[in-house]
Amino acid sequence: MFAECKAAGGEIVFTGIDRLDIARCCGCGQAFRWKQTESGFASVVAGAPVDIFQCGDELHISQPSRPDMSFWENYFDLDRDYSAIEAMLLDDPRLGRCVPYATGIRVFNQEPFETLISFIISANNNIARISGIIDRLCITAGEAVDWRGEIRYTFPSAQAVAALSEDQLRAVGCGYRAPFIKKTAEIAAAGFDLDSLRGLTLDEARRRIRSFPGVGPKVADCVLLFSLGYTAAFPVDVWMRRALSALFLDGDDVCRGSVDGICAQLGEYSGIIQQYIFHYARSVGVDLKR
DNA sequence: ACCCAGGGTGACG
DNA sequence: CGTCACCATGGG
Repeated sequence: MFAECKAAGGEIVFTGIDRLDIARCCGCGQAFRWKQTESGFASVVAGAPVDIFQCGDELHISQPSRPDMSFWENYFDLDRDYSAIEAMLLDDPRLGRCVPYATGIRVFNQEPFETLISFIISANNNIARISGIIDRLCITAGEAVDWRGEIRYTFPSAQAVAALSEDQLRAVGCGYRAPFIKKTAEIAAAGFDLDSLRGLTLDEARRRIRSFPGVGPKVADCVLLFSLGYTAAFPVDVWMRRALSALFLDGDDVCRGSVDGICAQLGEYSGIIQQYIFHYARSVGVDLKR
C-alpha cells in the first residue's frame, strides 16, 4: 500500500509505502538480477535498464524509457496490504516469530520466462552461484543495452536461449541442467504461452507448468508465486523443510501431507507467508532446533 | 576430502 | 504411491 505516486524527469516516486525493505526484497532469493549499487539496486527488467533506491517510505525508480507506474506498482507488489498480512502472522506465535526477521519483504511479480529458467537453474544450487550463472547467461544470449554509459544485458528471449547449444549452457555454469534449460526454452519458443497459466486453479497451473523438463513441485511453485500471481503457491526447499519441521511439526520431518495441512491453515496468501518463513529460516540459520 | 545449496529425473518396489 | 542414486559446480 502506498499513498502517492508521481513521475518527473524519467523518475517515478512511490511515497507513503507501508512495509517495504527493498534491500531485503532484492536479496532474499526470489529474484537474482538486482545488483546492489552505492545508493540502491540496479537491474534490467522487461528489456530496459532500471535503477531503484529506497528512502524511508519512498521508492524511487529510474529508467530510460517512459515511466510506467502501474507496471512497477505490480512488479513490486505495492498495491497489497502487507501490514495486514504481518498483523495476521503476529496473531500466531509460531509465525509471529518470523516477522522481525522478514518485515518489509514483498513478493515481486517478475517476468514468467526469466523466472522459469532462473528457478530451473536454482535446483540443488545456492543463491550466489545461481546469480552468477544467470549473469553469464544474459551476457552470452541477452542483448546489450546502454544505460548512462554502462552496458547491461537483458534476460534472453526463449528463442535466444533455445538457440544455445548444451555446451554453451554448460559453459556458463548450468552443468547437468543444460538439457532441461534448452528443452524448456524450445517449448516456450514454440509457442507455450506462460501467461496462459494465469487464472487457473493452483493445482491445474501446477500440473501444466510441470510439463517443462527440469520443473518439479518446488520449481513449479516458485514460478507460480514469483511471476504468475499465485499467492497460495508454496515452494518447499531445504530451508522451508527445516523451518516447517521446527515451527509446525515439533521436529518431525516434513512430508507432502503435512505441507498441504499447513497451507490449508495459512490460507490464500500462504505463498507470501512462505517468504516470511523462508527468510526467517535463512536468517536464523541451520540451528532451528527446539 | 567431505558437505551443502530455493531439486528433478528415472528406475525400482 | 514412496524411496533413492545420480546429476555439475563452487564455496565452506
